[in-house]
Amino acid sequence: MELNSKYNPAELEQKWYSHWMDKGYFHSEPDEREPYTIVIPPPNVTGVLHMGHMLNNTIQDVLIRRARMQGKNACWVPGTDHASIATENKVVQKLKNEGIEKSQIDRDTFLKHAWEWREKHGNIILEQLKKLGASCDWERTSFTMDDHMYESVIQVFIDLYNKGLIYRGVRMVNWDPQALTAVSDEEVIYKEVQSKLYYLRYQVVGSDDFLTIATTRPETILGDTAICVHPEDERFFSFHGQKVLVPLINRPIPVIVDEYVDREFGTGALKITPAHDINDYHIGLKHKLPSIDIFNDNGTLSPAAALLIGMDRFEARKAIIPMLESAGSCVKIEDYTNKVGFSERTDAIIEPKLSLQWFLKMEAFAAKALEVVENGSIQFHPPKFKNTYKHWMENVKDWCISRQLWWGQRIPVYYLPNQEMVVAKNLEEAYSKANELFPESGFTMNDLVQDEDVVDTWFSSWLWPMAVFDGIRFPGNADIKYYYPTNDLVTAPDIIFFWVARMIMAGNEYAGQIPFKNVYFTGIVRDKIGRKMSKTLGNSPDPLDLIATYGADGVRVGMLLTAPAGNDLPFDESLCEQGRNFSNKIWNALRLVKGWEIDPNLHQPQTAGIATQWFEARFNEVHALTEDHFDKFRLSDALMGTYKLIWDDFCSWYLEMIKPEYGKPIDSQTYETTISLFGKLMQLLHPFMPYITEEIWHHLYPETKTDLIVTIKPSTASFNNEILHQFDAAAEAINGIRKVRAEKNIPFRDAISLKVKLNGPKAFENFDQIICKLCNISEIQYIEHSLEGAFGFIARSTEFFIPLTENIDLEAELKKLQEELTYTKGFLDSVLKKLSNERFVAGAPEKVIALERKKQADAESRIQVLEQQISGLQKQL
RNA sequence: GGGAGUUUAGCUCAGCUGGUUCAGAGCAUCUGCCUUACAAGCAGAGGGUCGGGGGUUCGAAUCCCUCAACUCCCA
Repeated sequence: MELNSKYNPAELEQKWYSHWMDKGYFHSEPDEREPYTIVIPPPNVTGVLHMGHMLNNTIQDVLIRRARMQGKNACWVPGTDHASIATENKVVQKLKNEGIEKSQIDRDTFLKHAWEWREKHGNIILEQLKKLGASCDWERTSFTMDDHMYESVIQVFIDLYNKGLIYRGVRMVNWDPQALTAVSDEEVIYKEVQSKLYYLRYQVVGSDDFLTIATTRPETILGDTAICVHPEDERFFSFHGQKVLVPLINRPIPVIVDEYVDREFGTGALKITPAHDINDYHIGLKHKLPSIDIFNDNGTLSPAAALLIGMDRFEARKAIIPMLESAGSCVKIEDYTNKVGFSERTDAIIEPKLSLQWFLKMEAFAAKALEVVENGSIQFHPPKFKNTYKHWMENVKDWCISRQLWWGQRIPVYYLPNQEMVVAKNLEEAYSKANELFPESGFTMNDLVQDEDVVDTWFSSWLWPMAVFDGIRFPGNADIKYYYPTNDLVTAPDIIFFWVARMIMAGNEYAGQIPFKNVYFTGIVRDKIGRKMSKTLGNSPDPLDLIATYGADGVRVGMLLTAPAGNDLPFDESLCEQGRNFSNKIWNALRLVKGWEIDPNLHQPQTAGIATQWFEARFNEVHALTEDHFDKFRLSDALMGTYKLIWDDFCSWYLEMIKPEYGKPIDSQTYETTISLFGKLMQLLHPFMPYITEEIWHHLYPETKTDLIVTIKPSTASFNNEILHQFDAAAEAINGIRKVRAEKNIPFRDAISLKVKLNGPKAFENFDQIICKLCNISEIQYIEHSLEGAFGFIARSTEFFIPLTENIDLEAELKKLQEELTYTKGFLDSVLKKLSNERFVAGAPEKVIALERKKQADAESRIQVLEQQISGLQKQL
């Protein structure tokens, strides 16, 4: 069999993914095994795969593949969310390009276009996930606008409404007067603009005094309902409790006091226009002020303004100044720079506007959702996010669930001609309900008008872990009973409240249970200079290009290696390169092993016997550590442990120990053991690097019909600690010898001899032959007296000598030894100082004191050896 | 303005409830090697007053106070 010296991932990845799919390994049905469930954080249908998805889904795939290999029934449910705002934008944009304005078509026509768009683009991202190797149960793919989802959402809305938890209220929205719609906070872009600050004076009622305020929007005085000053501002004490007149229209409004006012800004007096400023709105609520909305939806002044009716808001600003000036109300005008919100879509200046919205009461939900996190039923990884969560939940605000859009689940509220409303899942039910409530009214179906708005996208995704198993419509069905609560959720910390908390709330309410046991918060993927990767900045590499260059395995390793939970990940392509290099390393280890000829008549050499004993112990040691890392969700540490086990321990040490001489065959016992160890390593590595491990598995076991992905990985086992210590001592000797070789430029092919003075028990027991093999030592001799005229080093208290014909720089050797002696003496001093401190001996635990005594003994014997060598060298000088 | 978090080697991070020769890992850097698995490699080496200051303690990267810088979330 010819194996290329470079690992080539592209074809193999395609081959294995198709194979796994054909075999149906990703699909799960309830059975008698323990379930292990993850639901994907549904990516936005408008999106394409970005680095954040790569990280997030790599982690989920690692978890799910590991669970599968632990013999659990692993189920990873994929899907997408309908992202009402983003998708509606896309569709509006697409229609515009085709010359169609949204305002010219009706709701149903628009939705038809939206569905078409979704059919065409909505699954791109899921297809991309397959390239990454994601082992999702594709037969269970869900979409938040699927019929069962839609019905679940409506059912939940109605239920919460009937429980009195949903109400209608007024809220300030970001109104785009050009698009005639509200836009979300995320769609408002704040820009600095050059504007003016107008100082206007208001006459005090029944007095010749004036109160002067500063504003950037003089036209809004027509909607003023108060003037506010700081309660401790002495300048305004005399105005407390007075009324002032709004200029031009002479409406009397009160002077109120509130600590909100910034005394340094403007004149220290603030005009309050509750209908047109979010802060004013809250002050208005607090002081029970009326709101006067002076604008029409298109940004022109409404009759409520009393003046300039029908004029555009910016024309009105120009027009009102001369009026104020001639009335003597304008004191001065200053240049001023401030931040103004613009609509991302139309670039129109956003007008804060009061509107009627639907809200969900959060207080009771939040209390329960906080409890399950506080009492540890749900664990956050890393736990620091508990603080953030707690803060949120203790300061929760009611959830505004309505959106002025068409793409989404339409609010199931029907308005009646008599100003009443009914809530029902469809028009027919609403109609019969209306007639039940108002039997004499004689309404027809046409009299009922459904609310125009849809619910927030989060109002469907908060049901996700239940709804993907249809647990809202059919509680207690076989799937929901088996898979719910799910095990682990992997998501980003910025949606801890929007999504994580709300799923916990919904779970409590509709399943009576938490939705998941662990939440793993990933970091945010950033570029090298710390910016968040985003499409607009164009600083994100295309993940598919990365996969093409480094292989999916390489990219997965790259993502994971430096991404501890909750930490930002400054992405660097060299990380993927490291992953690719690792693939190649493993590949070449396979080439080595598969290149050996096996001779069944050979006996196992002593070196190989020791090597396998050692590696088995080492394997179990690292395996236990790795499992511990997994339990703590420290995936990067688990990967690094496995990486070093393979690269350092297996390739650099073990294979070098057992490697037969070039061209010579290997004994079958060592070969079989090596294949088996290699296979176990592939099992441990599979969750991280699924493709190459599967490929290698089949090279190791060419006859097997079992695929690695569905094997049960080895369980942790106890291990021989003694041999690990022996290896450490041997490795110290080997490193020392290699160092001498490197320093003296002795090529490896030149054999050298080694003499050892033990000065105590031999720590590296049966490793003599291994030392010889790895350092090309012709023979090891044990000696009683230090050897003169040889290079040497001391490991622990054992002395090693390498006799060489080359002249030795005695001065240099002496200097080295003396430096070491000084260091060791200093160290001994610090230990003795501790031990002679009565309070230390009295206060420190037994174990710590014992350790200090051991340090003392070790240092003393080492000092003795050093002193002997030094005096020996001095004699030679 | 309110809240949370971070600061340890050139970079990215470990370091659990103070106590192993505790100052670590990976990458990067430097030196020497194309040694027939692998130059996507092998073998070595250097590098940090643990953000500053103060305190508690026999003992502090670890606990407390304070200052500074940065990041995120909310308003």
